[in-house]
Amino acid sequence: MKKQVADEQPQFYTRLPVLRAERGISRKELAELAGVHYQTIGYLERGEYSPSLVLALRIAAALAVPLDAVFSLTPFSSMADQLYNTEGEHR
Amino acid sequence: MKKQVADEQPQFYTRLPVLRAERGISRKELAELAGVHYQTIGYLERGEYSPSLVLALRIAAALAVPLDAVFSLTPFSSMADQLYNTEGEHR
DNA sequence: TCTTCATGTAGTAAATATACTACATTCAAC
DNA sequence: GTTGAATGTAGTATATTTACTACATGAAGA
Repeated sequence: MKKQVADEQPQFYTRLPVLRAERGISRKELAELAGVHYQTIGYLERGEYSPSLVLALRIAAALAVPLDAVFSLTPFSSMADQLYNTEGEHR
Repeated sequence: MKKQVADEQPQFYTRLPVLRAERGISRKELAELAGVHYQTIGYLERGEYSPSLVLALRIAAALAVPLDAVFSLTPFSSMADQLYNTEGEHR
C-alpha cells in the first residue's frame, strides 16, 4: 500500500526539491549520500509518506544543513524571500 | 515486540531527559504537549526505538527548541560545557 | 501506612516506512 | 531515432513505530 499521506493534509513540509536543486544532485545521488533507496527520496518529495527521524537527519546531513531547514511542521517561506524580502516575518 | 533498538548501537542521541528536566515537566506532561501517548516518550528516552520525524518535530516544538537541539546522529556535549567551557569544539 | 506520581516492563494490534523490482514517461544529447 | 538519465507509478514484503492496557516499583507526602 502506498499513498496514505498524499492528497490528505500534509503531515510535514519539505524543502527537499529546492535544496536538491541548489546542490545540483539527483534523487539517486542524494539517496546514495543518505544511504537509502532512491525511490524513498521520491516518496518523501511527493509527500507520500513521512520519514523516520534518523532518515531525516541523514538527509539533512547529506545536504549539510540543519534538519529544520529541510523539514517542518509548518510551511516554509521561500529562501529567496527570506534573503531578499525584508518585510514581515519569516518562517 | 519491543527492544530492537536498545542494547544495540544507538541510532540516535537525545537530550530529551535533560530538556525535560530543565522545563520541569514529567513525561506525561510532555506527551500531552506533543499529543502522544506518555509511554512513547519513555520509549524514546530509553532508546527503545527511534521516533518518526513528525513526532520528533512535535516534541521539539513542545520544548520550544530546534529539532537539532533535541535529537542528533552524533553524541551531544553537555549544555553546561557548551555554555561555560570554552576550550575545544562543541557538537 | 496509604496514596499518588513518575517511571519501568510487558504484550498486542494497527499503521506506516523502507527496500526492492519492474515498467512508463519525458527530455536532452548524440 | 535511439540511448540514457531523471522521474513517476505500482505492488509486495518486512520491520518498526505508536497507541493502548495492565501491572510493578520507588519516592514523596499527608
